[in-house]
Amino acid sequence: MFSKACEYGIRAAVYIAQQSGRGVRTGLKDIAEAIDSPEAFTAKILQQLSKNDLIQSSKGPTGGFEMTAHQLQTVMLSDVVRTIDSNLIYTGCGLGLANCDAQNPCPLHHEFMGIREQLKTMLETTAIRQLAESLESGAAILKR
Amino acid sequence: MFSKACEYGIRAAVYIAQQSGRGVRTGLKDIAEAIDSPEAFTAKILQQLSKNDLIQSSKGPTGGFEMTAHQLQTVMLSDVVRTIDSNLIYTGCGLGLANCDAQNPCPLHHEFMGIREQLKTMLETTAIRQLAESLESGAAILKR
DNA sequence: TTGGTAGCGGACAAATTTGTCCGTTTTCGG
DNA sequence: CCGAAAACGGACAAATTTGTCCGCTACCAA
Ligand code: FES
Ligand code: FES
Repeated sequence: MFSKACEYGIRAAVYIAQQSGRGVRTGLKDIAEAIDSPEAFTAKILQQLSKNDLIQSSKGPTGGFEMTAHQLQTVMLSDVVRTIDSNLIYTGCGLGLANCDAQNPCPLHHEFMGIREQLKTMLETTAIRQLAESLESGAAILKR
Repeated sequence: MFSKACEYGIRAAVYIAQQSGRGVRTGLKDIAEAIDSPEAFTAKILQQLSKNDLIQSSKGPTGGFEMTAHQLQTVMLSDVVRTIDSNLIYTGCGLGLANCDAQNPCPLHHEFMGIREQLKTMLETTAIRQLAESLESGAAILKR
């Protein structure tokens, strides 16, 4: 469904959101450990999220990653996915044709559209913060 | 969503089904041209479909690929997807955790399950033949 | 001021997926 | 029977994704 990079990105964002909710700034090492991801690779992904203003980063001792109150309020799952995987998931043709065109559809177009639309809606209406809350409450986990 | 190999596999299967519906056996070159895919790569994929009895192949002059009446009746989209991509699409965790476990879910588990279930149902209830019919009637295309 | 800490950024390496080549085998038509 | 046609199968090559390394830069605290 998503690329490995995107999966790490979502997990990392959720963890950062959880920690930020507690007022805690967290570092790369912590994050990689918490979400069970390769540290250096995760760093690259966090850079992307940071450059797109989905998270905040600071250097130096006591540095690390966090989400501002504003980011916690506004950053949606779709923002993370779009930043890392591009939004091709819901714009491209499911059968790999050059582009998806309802006027000239592939045989699966209609069947796909419904599901894709739902996926899109889900991503666009789910805030990272919501996911972080289910972590905080113990209802969900980020590694096993 | 699907791998390139799987996309080619579906497109090829649909084309073969359409031709078989007309009683025509079609060869690799025709297929690759009809679905706009790399010929040698498509050959590999057709071998997989053939070995799993989703399509029929025959060698020699006048050889090629076709689907039997029985295959036209029974082969579902899910069979093609499972053969090429494995059925991990609807068994794995959307966030990349080692496995999907409702008792110990990732934060996206509930949101995912609904969509994934629908995708699964769609794949399992759509026959390749149905897709071929929409091709035959001109309602859909396989390349652009 | 200075030393250490932590993210940044670019180059590199491994793994996987995608795609190609070519000799072999099977089969058909003449 | 013979030659050509077509799929088969294994080895190879290119591209993309995933993952690592390391020097650089910014920052904080003592
Ligand atoms: S044309 Fe293939 S999904 Fe729309
Ligand atoms: S645990 Fe992640 S999708 Fe079920």
